[in-house]
Amino acid sequence: MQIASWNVNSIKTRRDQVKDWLEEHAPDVLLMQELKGLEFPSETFRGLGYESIAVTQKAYNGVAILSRSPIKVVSKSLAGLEVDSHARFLEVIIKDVRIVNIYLPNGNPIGTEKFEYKLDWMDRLRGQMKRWLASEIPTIVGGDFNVIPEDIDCHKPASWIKDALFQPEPRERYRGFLDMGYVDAFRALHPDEKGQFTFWDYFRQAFEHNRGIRIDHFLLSPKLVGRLQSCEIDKDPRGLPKPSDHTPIVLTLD
DNA sequence: ATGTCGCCTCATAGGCGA
Repeated sequence: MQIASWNVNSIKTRRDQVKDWLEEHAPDVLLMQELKGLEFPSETFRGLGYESIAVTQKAYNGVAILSRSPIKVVSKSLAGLEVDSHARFLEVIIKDVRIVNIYLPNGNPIGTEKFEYKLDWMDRLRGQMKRWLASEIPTIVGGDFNVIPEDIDCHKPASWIKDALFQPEPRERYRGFLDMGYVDAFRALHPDEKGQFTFWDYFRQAFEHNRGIRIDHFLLSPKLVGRLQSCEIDKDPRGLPKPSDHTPIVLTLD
């Protein structure tokens, strides 16, 4: 079973790139983030053999899951808030695996309510992750975490020191997920590899110089770790004309 | 501070979010 995740930074703008990528790689499941609009081209993906579920809002955020196998929707919002107006969460079950697609808040700039919202969102996610561990169903939490877990996950720590993605509080919370028993699939298989990133800024030719960060992740519940075969970053789409600022990460399970 | 995208609107320029 192959599951990919890609922050597409507008599905309207990136639709053809996603279509081309699906035709070339044919994953069983694709998680997408930052759809950035109400419209979702489900017919395009149906034509490629994928059914889809999208959680959208105007202009911002938005997540979707494509799958070749039937999708059972469990929840379209993260528990813990009466009204969470952000489209950032989608929990489904596909082939007896719980698959959770997240677009975790960016949190910039630090010292604002946006940063507090990010920390609160992570605390709410932690609560859900704890509950999922107690269930029979194995769980994958994937997507854009907007967290640089360790120094090795960025080109130069000094240039991220004031960024919300690199602050101690979100990083501690991310480590908390691992302490709970979840496994960072990419890092588990590539423990010491430097320069492995999933995002590069549009400006200053960051991609050309490989000045990036690793913020798109797959976390596996303990039940799934034995099935982990590979987890790779596909840099190619980031090199295309008019790319997303993120590139896909691809997980393969037995 | 800046760079560059993509969205939106009291819209063809500027603000917001990333």
